[in-house]
Amino acid sequence: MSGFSEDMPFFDEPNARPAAAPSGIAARAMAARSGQNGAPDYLKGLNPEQRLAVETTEGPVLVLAGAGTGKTRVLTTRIAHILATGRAFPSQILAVTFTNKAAREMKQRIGHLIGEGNVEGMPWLGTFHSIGVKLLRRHAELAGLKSDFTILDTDDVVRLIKQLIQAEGLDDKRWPAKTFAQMLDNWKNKGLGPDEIPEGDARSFGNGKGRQLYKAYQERLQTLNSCDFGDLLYHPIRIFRAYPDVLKEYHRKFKYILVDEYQDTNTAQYMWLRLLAQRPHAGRSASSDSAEGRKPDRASEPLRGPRGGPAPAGAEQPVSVNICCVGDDDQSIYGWRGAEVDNILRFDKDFPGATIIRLERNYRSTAHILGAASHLIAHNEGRFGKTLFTDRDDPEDDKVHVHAAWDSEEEARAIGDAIEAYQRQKHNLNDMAILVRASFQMRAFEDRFITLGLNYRVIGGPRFYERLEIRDALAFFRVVANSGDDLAFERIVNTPKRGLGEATIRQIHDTARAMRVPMLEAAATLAESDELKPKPRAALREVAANFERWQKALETTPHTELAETILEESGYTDMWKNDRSADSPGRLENLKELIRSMEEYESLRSFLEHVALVMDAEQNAEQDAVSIMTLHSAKGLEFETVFLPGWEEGLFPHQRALDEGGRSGLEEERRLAYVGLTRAKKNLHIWFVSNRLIHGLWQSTIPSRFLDELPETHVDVADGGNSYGGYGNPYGGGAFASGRGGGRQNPYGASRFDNVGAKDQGSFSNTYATPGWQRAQANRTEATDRNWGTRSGHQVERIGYGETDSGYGAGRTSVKGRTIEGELVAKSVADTPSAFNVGDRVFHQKFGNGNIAAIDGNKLTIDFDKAGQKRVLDGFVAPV
DNA sequence: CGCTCCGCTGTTTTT
DNA sequence: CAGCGGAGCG
Repeated sequence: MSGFSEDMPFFDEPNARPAAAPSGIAARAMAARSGQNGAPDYLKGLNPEQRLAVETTEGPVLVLAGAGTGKTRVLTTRIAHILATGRAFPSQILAVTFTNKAAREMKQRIGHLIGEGNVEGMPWLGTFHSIGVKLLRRHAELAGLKSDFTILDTDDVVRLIKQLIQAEGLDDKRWPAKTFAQMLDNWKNKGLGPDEIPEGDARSFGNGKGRQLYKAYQERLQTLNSCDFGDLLYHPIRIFRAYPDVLKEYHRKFKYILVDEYQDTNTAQYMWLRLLAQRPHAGRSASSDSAEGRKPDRASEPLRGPRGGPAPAGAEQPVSVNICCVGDDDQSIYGWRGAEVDNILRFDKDFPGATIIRLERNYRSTAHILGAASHLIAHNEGRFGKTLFTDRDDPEDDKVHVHAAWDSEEEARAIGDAIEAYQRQKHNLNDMAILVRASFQMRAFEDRFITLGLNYRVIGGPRFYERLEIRDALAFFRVVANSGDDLAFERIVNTPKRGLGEATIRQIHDTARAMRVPMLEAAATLAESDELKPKPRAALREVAANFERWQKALETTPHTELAETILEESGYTDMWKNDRSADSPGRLENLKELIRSMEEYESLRSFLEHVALVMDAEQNAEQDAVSIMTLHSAKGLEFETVFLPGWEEGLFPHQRALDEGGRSGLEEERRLAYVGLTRAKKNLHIWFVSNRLIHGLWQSTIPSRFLDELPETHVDVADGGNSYGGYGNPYGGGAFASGRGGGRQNPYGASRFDNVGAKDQGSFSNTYATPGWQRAQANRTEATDRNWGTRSGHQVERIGYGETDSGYGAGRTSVKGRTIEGELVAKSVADTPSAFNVGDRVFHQKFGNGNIAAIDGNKLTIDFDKAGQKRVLDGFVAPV
């Protein structure tokens, strides 16, 4: 496949030193050096720490780069510096990132520094995975593959595993393929082969057949000439270990290694890096080849080879460990998918004598924002500890605002208003973002913004290449490009429907296995035999003929044209044209877009490789729009104005993180909060609500503990307009929630924004000052810590946010019928779980009075006098 | 073989 | 409440 073709010849360059540097770069370097005091232009404007990070080219270097301290700049300048000073050729630099976006940005920025042309010669700048593919294509045969192997996506993997589970005679619903796929992924993330996985893991799946399944899976991949994402790292690691000569070639090759976002590396990536960064002969010691132990093992295993000393006798060319890792332990938010913060914390032990450089001067945010973020993150243990600072000292700068809202609808409304207020002050929507913890929160904002006619953009929604129609289309292309791609073939034999059901497919499958040929070929054979009934036979014959024709056309027809033909002739386009569902026009549009995007690639094959590795399609960032995205996808971005809604216990920190991750789970949530805070340059607004609709039920919530961890000096607690006063009063004049929010007049004047923080209509202007809130804080330590985090609730199916049976109520009427609006009332609900009967008259804080219409466990359906019928948990209503 | 209905399960996401 | 997957029926 391609990706290969554009490769440069491999060991082409001499192991030469600067003098032999290509003239282009040398010339550039000369020019660059022309500044006064001898410093090249590209070094200008760097602060001393940044400059040190750039110029310390030799030996291991860890750059601890706090948020907004110019991390990418350091990385790119460092590469430019290495190139410009002739320390290495572009092809001798290995630069790894996690995302394609980061790789793209790096390429671009290096290009700006040293000229576009020079970057093209950097074939080893890319994601871990793309570099992994490259290595694997070169040495495929050492992993039992051919160099044109296919990369399977998760969808394929799950289907394949399902087949294997069934083949083992296991019940595939008792042992879901998806679960096993995740286990596999975890193992591979740790660099564990079938024989190295923990016994317990192996036993826990499929009646103890975990290991067996793993083996079967790898074998199957091999016969399919395929590999999964994990293999892209895992195979190279194996190859490096088993073939020291191969590894040695790369040692010779890569003079400088750079790693971005080091805090996100998982164990496999760590091993991969270490193998490459270690000195030549140290690659395969007995210990590193055996079943890989846990962290302590590796951590204590010293790097081999004399540091700075003479090369060991016999070693040809000593390769120094010029590895530079850049990262921020405080921004490690991917622990749940295998990232090991430990990797970064352990750096100086892994690479003795490492230079550690801290970048703490922040160029992004105001002092208030920085102060808030630093104070919050200081609550974490086990960090390197950095203190971000800024010279910025503008009394005009706003403090960080904390707002309260009655419920998520009001939260969306208020944020919408705030955005419009900023807009009136000539702020661009592009400079504003709403960062949520969980994607279900986005909906409220979308709804609101649609009614307002406010442009918004959701980042990180369903990916282009993951859509059904795109995957189908790609499956056709894959079979054409590689007739051995059985998984793709299976996906589309019967698409559009041509009466080829499970039975026929099984038969094709069996024939293929028996004949040891791809399914397509087996299908062709079957179609000519009389083993099938006429109908499937005809269908199959057509399919086979189609593919044969398309495969021939592959050599002669331009690939975009061919792609179109395939979709037409297969009937796929017609299938959607005849589909009358609402989304079919969109799907057709997507198919067109797919074809359009193919134009940039030389061939069908190179396009397919791109798709396998780069699952994202460019977003059109043209028009002015507010961004809505998760905190996770916001990492690395910055905005003038940031809104952080949903700071409530259970949502943020997320209950599940707490349940499953314990203390470290909480710390990761806190880092996530830190990431959120540090995205803001000037304006930062945090929100929490008292009531949230979760899984269709209204639940009370209490403010996030993270709010307590913000320093008062940098925070301004505003009422969100009127959350706890004014119109929010459910008893007032019946102005309370009518559900859809319609009919309520906008409580904010045109200058609503001016009112933030101002005294309000005599209610709770400062939520923190509320006696109830303070009491809640006091209680929380016991109540929360004891009750949150366990799922032992008896009556309660789901402990959502807020209280259930855990004896903790927020913002609700007290049991005695006394109401303290907006107050958090500790209570004990442990008594009588559902002491209600149909027909009972009850009171609910949000909806007022009503009658119980139905009872389902602890869920009540209530006909409210004013709010209509709602479903609520019994804990939230009191008898009248 | 394909369609419909029921029931279950609800973070975060890259490659 | 909503989206998905499995079971079961025509």
